Amino acid sequence: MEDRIERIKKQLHAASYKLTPQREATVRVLLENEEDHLSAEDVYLLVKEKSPEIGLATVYRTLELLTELKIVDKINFGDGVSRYDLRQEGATRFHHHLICTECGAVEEIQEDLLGEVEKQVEKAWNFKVKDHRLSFYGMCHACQEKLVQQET
Amino acid sequence: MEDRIERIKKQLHAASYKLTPQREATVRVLLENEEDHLSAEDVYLLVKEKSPEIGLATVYRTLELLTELKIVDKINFGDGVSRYDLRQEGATRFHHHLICTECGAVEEIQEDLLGEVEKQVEKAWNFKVKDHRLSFYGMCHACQEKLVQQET
DNA sequence: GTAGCTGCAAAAGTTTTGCAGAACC
DNA sequence: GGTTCTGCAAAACTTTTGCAGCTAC
Repeated sequence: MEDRIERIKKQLHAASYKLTPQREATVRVLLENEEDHLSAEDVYLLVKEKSPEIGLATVYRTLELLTELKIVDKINFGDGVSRYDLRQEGATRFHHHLICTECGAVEEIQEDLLGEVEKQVEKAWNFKVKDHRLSFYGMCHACQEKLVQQET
Repeated sequence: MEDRIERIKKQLHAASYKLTPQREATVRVLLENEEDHLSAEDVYLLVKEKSPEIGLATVYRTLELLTELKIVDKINFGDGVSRYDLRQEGATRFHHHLICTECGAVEEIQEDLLGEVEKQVEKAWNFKVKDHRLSFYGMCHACQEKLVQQET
């Protein structure tokens, strides 16, 4: 935890930004909720619990900054709000999501599934791939089970 | 063109909706601009050229309806607006995008690149895949060329 | 006549911006 | 002192909703 903060601090400094208390509080919330996909509002409310004086605009500005530095990824599940996700340490590629259209659960996949596909795209379309986003929509294991039970 | 309208009309009827003049005008704009990724506002302005009396809310309602019937896909490139894309005739899966981060160009890939990957996901995560979204970010051929020229 | 659809205007919700003041070298 | 950053409030945008009226069988 502390070492990850330290590393993020260095990344900010390298780009001539400071890790202010507000920014640190925001980053801590992201680290503590790494499993979730928080919206700006979510982050704001969580940061407020520990730093009640923070403003929503600051959270937005911080998240924008972190996105720019590729410390977080800004993602969109189509529900009208942007969500923010910490990148895995050292990850150069975006991770993937399994989104259950029944219950709304979102599972993350860190494995890189697209190595081969990327090569194919680079070759066939002459496109230099730098990043990718992949989401699968369907039914998670739990909802499949539920369905089977209903049918009996 | 006319036959595609006709088919969409049938799809609407099958779900007990009508192809009203406003809806038809909206669908025509989508067909005429199939290459682009129009936002609701874009569609509205284009529809207005031929049907000036149409309201923005109607366009939104029509696009929502078409999305629900899977005639169009609602997509998001992270620029704050939703965009709408006609599905290929008979396509059951979402197509893919190559997004150039230099010039903003968006190219479509209709090929299904993910057959194998999907099987892998279904097996390893016990997740029944129904649809997927894949976008690659990077540099298009034209921008790569431009870069090479600058360097010389 | 009733059910579905539309246009307008207002509302809702998210995100950005302007600005004066605070913090930090 | 100058630069960066913050909090507040207002503004800007996109999208949704309420409602009265229209359309089409």
